[in-house]
Amino acid sequence: MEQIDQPTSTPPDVPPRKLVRQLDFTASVYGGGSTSATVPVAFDPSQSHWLPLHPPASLPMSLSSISSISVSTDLCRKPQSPKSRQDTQPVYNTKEGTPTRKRNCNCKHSKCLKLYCECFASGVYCDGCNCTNCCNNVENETVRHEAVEAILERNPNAFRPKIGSSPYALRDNRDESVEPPLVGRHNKGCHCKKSGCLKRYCECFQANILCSDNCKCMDCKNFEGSGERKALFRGDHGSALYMQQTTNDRQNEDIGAPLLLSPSASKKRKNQDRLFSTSSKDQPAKSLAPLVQAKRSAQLHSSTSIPVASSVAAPVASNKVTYRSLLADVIQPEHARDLCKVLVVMSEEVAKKIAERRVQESAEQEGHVESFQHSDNDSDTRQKDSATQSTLADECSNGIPINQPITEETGSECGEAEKGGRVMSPGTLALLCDEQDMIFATSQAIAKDPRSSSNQSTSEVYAEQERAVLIEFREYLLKLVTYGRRKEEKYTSLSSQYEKPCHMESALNGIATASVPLTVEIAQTRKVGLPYSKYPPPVGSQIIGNGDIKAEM
DNA sequence: GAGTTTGAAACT
DNA sequence: CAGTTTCAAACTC
Repeated sequence: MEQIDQPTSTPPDVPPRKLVRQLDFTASVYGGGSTSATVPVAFDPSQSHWLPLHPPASLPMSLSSISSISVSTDLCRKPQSPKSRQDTQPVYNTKEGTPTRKRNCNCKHSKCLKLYCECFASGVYCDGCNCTNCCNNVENETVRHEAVEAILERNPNAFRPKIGSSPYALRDNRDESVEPPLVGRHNKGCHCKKSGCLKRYCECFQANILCSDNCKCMDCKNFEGSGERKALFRGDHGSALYMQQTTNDRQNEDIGAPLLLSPSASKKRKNQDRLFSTSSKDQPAKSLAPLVQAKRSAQLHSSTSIPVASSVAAPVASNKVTYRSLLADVIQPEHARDLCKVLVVMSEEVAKKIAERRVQESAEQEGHVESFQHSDNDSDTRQKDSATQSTLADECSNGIPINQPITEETGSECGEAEKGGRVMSPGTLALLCDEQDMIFATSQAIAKDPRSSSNQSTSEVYAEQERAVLIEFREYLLKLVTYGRRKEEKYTSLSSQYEKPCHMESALNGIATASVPLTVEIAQTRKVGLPYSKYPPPVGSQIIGNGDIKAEM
């Protein structure tokens, strides 16, 4: 059989213009399917042997090298007999994710010199194949080179990996239980019509990746949340694919959006797919592509935490998979900062107002205050409590006794959240205990003020601050809801036949309404000169109410 | 293992 | 660029 010690027959007369042709066999055509390794290699003419390429990005190399390149490092570095090579090359799983031998082509008419041939396409010589009239070998290097040249002429990217590079996409597919699949993206996208992209006819499916918006497939079921796809891998619990899927399930459930469907919802989806499929038969595939994408987007757009979106940084395919939340572009880190500033300033103002009011009241009742302080035996104790509370508040970096009943005695702090009249959720506690801001310094200052040192006053200050902060935060959430709703409507208009993409409204509204009753008067904090304009467009609806606020957020 | 189906590649 | 043909893998029986 052909020995691939080196590309001995590389023609020296490579046209100069091709010298910078870049080629990258770092991933095989079928996701590493037909080769044993994905280590990128290049033939080094100076050393007359194959060298691994680091990083995997394409390196300029001559066409002659290209025509002889192989991704199979074992194969390239030293000659091997077909048998020995097969024995040492557990590669791509053909069906169940278990390692198998390299697939040998069975080409009959292409002479293994066209991309039909997997060996040729993935840059390896045929070795132990069942092909007939094979020219994909050292003996026919000249012919092979010409074929490569012709193909590159037609499509300079013909030999580039079809699956966008990523740490996982480039991996050796030998052990699927170790690294999660679903990472990567088909650079060209598939064009499947009948397979639902759930058979190995589909290159995306074969490469164990989800179809992306690059694809122009019809009736695609190879998307995250697809019931059919889930069913396909159900039962294969050892499959990393399955595990990844279930992980994504949980992630989606966490957001409260029904993106990954329950069995009933799956049926619904199925029907939609059928509907979609039906319509697709009536229309050219191309016209459906946006709808497919919208549908996919609708299914996927809240799965931003999934590495698919973030980790795919293909040097070849710079177009990343962008399964993003509808709010992905809306909420920026600076927005969170701005919101915090607004809340802090607002809270401060509330505290100041109350303090001023107290000063005024105190001035009016000076005599009463004095006699009150003398007559009240508990005043010292209460002041101690107040001081203690301040200290504790400092220690736990928050000082807001949100759980504290407004008119009851103090005594609750971070560590005693449940002792108060209301119990804060762990999330709220964490949130509060993680925050350090000046709201509380202000309120503590007020609390330490002799004229407002009574527990009741302190509680009132806190309560007022809490109320104002929650109202404002709720308002912000509602803005987000509205903004997301608009975006959602935009998507829905694109794919009017499909289910609402995000259900963000319910998700966020759930948060908002669970936290604060709908009837809350908007705090008068808009005047704060902070970059409020960065927030999403204002909510159309007015919120009026009694200001009853729960602590749980 | 033969026949069919499928979709990418090649061609027009 | 769209439609058609060729091709070989995937799949079915």
